[in-house]
Amino acid sequence: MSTSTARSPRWERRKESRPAELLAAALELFVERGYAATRLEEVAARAGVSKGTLYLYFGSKEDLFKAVVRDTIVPLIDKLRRGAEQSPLASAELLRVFLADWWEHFGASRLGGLAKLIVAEAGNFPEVARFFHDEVIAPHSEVLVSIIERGIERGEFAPVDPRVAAHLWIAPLALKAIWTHSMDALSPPELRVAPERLLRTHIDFVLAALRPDAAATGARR
Amino acid sequence: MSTSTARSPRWERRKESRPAELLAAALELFVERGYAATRLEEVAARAGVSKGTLYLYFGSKEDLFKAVVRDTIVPLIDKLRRGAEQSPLASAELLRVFLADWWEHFGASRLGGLAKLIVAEAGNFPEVARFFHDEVIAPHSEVLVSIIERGIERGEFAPVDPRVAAHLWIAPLALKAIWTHSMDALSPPELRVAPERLLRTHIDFVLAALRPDAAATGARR
Amino acid sequence: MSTSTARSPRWERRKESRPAELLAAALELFVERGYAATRLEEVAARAGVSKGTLYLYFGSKEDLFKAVVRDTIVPLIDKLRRGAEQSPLASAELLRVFLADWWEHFGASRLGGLAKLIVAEAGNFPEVARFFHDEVIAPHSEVLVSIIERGIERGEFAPVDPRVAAHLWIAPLALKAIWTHSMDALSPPELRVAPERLLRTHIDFVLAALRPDAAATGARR
Amino acid sequence: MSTSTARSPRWERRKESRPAELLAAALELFVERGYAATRLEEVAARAGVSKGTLYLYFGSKEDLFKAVVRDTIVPLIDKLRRGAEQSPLASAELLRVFLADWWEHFGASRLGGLAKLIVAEAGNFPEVARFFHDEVIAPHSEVLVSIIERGIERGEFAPVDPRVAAHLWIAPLALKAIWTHSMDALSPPELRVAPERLLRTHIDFVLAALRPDAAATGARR
DNA sequence: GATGAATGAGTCTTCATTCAT
DNA sequence: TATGAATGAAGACTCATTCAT
Repeated sequence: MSTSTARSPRWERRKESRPAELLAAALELFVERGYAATRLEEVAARAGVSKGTLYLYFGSKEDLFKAVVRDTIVPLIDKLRRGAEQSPLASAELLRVFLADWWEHFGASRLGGLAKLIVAEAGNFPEVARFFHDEVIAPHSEVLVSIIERGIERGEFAPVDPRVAAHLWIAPLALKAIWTHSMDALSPPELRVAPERLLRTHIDFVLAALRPDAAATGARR
Repeated sequence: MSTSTARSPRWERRKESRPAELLAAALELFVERGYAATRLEEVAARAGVSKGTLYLYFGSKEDLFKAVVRDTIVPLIDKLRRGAEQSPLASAELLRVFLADWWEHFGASRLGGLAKLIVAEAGNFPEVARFFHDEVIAPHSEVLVSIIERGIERGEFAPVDPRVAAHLWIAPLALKAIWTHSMDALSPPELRVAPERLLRTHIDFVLAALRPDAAATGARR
Repeated sequence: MSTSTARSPRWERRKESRPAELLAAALELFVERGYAATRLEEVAARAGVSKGTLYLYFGSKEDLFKAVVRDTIVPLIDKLRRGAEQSPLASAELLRVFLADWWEHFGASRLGGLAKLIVAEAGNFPEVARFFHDEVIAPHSEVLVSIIERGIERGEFAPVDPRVAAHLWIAPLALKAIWTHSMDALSPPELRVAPERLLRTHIDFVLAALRPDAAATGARR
Repeated sequence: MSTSTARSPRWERRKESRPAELLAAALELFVERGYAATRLEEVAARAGVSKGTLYLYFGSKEDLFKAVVRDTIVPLIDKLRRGAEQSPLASAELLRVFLADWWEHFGASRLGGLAKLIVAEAGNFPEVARFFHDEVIAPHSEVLVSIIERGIERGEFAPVDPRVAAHLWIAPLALKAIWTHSMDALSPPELRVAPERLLRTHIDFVLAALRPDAAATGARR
């Protein structure tokens, strides 16, 4: 009843961090359970607030979902833009760096979980899937394609179809990233292929396949 | 009292075909929307029956889901068992056939949709995911590993780590299969990489990477 | 396909007995589980026919319920009418016989279960309850009241209020009958009061209470 | 935009009183209609809340049912424990008080309805019936038996079988209590036996039957 | 007549969303 | 702002009833 100004703070957290905490909790749960099976009450609880508070920051479950996607993707887009543009490196080295970076920033990050989530919900949320496609997949693909094209133009790479090759080069990493958030939990850890090893071997194969003297004739355009 | 003696019957008795029709409808919807977002009434409607009829054949939504998984997987398992065992072919040819077969029977079939579904629901249905893992993924992986091992032993392939290579060789096809049932709907058809082309190029790369004289030194074991 | 007249009978039971078998099965289940919790499919199964057949004989679940009540009650009504009318016996003896008969024909029969059923469903089926009241309870009460009145008139019984006494004299037997079909299943048999003993003791008490010289002053009218 | 600033609130926050209101509504309806025929929406409506609110306080229909039973019984158990222990009264007086109290606190209270309900649902909810048996019936029976035993030991009562007598002494009141909640609604009020009169007469009869000089020889043990 | 496959109205239950406090 | 009690639309599931065979 006292209106004393010296009462101890009832809420510890700073309100500015609320949305971020909610988004983090929501990302975890959406990835773990899928969109429909995630209950907002649980998101709120994991973020340490009440159900009603969530609605102060996000208008609906769908809003929250989209915010999670945007929030997770956007910084990665920025990272992408800055990386690997005009580089003095040899194309082979550029490609090696691209794949290693991709794994570090995307595969090994929470983006793998997000990818699984979006793949699963693409039918129910086409706009979200399109956003992901336009903002993440397409730009990545373009960078990769342009590296391959540059290498071919300079005679550093064998003449392959860049778009096909781009899919082939990224697929093992992308699948591994998705897998980590679903099926991998079912294999005992000692049987799983270690990502670093997969990455290293994959890069070697890719560069071997692209060597200008490689005889992979069917891949020539 | 009757206004017509030739009215069409309100329904037909088709005990034999009902389960298959329901399973087909359910597979479509589960793949399209995911487990939670699929309404049983809609499954029934798509199969041309009423809600109650579905319950004559499947005890619950979860039962239906598991039946769909089992029903889709089992014939493929049989197909798998029969394929690619003791073959007189050269290992390179064997591998080429394996990948082409895999795409034909698995990637291009409804299994792609099922894989997406299971990847998405692994967290909610660990038993189903395990079933898929044990009955589909593991056997496939073993066959592929054994082909690679055979090739290495005979000196037909370069000495790579077979389990790592197996992941690398199957990933582009698996991801394409999953993709077909989610993100692909978002790209205009003319921009999508045609599966046949992807397959052909991929096989060429794989065989190039495995050539005993290939210089992919990092992949040696 | 052959229309031979010598084929073995597909249905063993005679159709005339079907309704009785259905009623018997229904009585058992209604008593055991109550009206709502009894499924018609189970009634049919217990009677050895299919669900559809039940509807050849009874138009609805409610119809079946009412038929069960009527069918169980009616023969007892007839028995009642014939019993204990003009008898040369002493009133005490008449009362003793009435109570013993009541227990034998009503309490110890399936009527106890029916009573429990009707008591339970009186709110949902007032017509059924009224039927039971008018055809069973009221006539019994009247007979009992008339015996008591006769005894009082002849100076064989102390002057009690016959309607109150009738309730008191029948209640222990009626409750025991109801109890047998519900709570009794929960006590170990050796702890239950044996009905015969209860009956004997009760009759003794009743007759003692009615002895003209009894000093139960409060019961005088 | 607002057409009025004084519209009444759509609902109130009454966390404290909700459960009790819901239990009261549920007791009424369960007694009136039985377990299965009671719809939760109607319980909620009678308590002045919506269907969903009920689930904030009770996890399921069965939970609600058990809570109703527990809630109705528990205070009566406490009342029972306090009553009729070591009393300086003569045994006849003790018994008179016990029966009068029983009627006042149990027969005339909502316990009559509960007893009907439990008798009806004993087959479907054996645990509930056992709870009722152990917590209500058995303790009452014991108190009554012990009063009768005390009376016999002191020579105040004729030597009867206490367990049989206990059933006989309580049955008319118990049946009247059950009846009040089912069949009684069918008799015109002027024909029903008034409970007070029944009680008074019954007590007189009981005490007469127990008088040491009573000649109810058959009841001797 | 007999069967049991098919139907769909009726209920329980969940959970996103609102709003009094 | 923050809370969490209250709401009610939506969906799984049951079972009395119908009707093609």
